[in-house]
Amino acid sequence: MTDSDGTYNVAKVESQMRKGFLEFPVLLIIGTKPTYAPDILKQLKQANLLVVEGTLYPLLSRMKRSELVTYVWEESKSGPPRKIYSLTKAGENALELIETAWKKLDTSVNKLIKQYEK
Amino acid sequence: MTDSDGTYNVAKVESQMRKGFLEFPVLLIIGTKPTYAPDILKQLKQANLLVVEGTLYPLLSRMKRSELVTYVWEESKSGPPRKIYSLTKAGENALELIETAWKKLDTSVNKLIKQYEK
DNA sequence: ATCAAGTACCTTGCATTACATAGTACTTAA
DNA sequence: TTAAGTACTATGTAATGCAAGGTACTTGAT
Repeated sequence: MTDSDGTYNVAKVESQMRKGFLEFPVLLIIGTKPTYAPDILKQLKQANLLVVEGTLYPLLSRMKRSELVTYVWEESKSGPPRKIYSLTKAGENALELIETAWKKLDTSVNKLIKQYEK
Repeated sequence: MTDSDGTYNVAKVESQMRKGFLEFPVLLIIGTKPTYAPDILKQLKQANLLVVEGTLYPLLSRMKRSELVTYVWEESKSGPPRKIYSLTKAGENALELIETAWKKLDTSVNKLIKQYEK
């Protein structure tokens, strides 16, 4: 969702909204409370968004690379250390934009549904 | 959204919902009233879903191939003939499934948004 | 000590999708 | 007959979701 220079491209947000949509709920989850991959998977599952490791880890890497999120290592008592992800300032801004795009999309689609049901 | 044998794969619906999302509004538009590509583009634009020819035509071809839609040729008074698309029975069934998946997704995402905003 | 099981993170290759771009073909009007 | 408008099609690229397989750390049972 970012250009090669790292800037956030607003025009791409709506395009992506119709394609890779997953970034949005992941940003929401991380934004609500910093956490690590397996917990994000759990929360997505609770939200009926079934995602697998092979999808989430590359997504987190991409978001780290484009500086929407960052992480700190945290020791665990039941296994290897964890990467605790949190939103950057840029991530918060991006989330605002995506949320706006989502609401617009939501309204538009629900309008089309009503038309269809008539 | 269909398997190689042409059957509709329910499991894939939710996956696609997070990826190629566009099929849904296009099915809604065609389902509301049979029409042709340039008009579909107009309706999508009115619904704030900016799509270009290069996206829509291949999508229509895919949906024709998987028998969600069909078309009849219709003469035009202002140019070449038009392919008027309409839903098949399978298309109507698929649309029901997709609509259900959409409503579920809609609810889930809006719940995540509320969590984030707290 | 050693080994199995659980946990956490990462990588590769594939199918699918959206898009930009360019092209073909029909119709009408200058 | 030529140009402009309309409608449909084809090709190549980047991005995404996913299956599958792999590495590495920790704990607990043998």
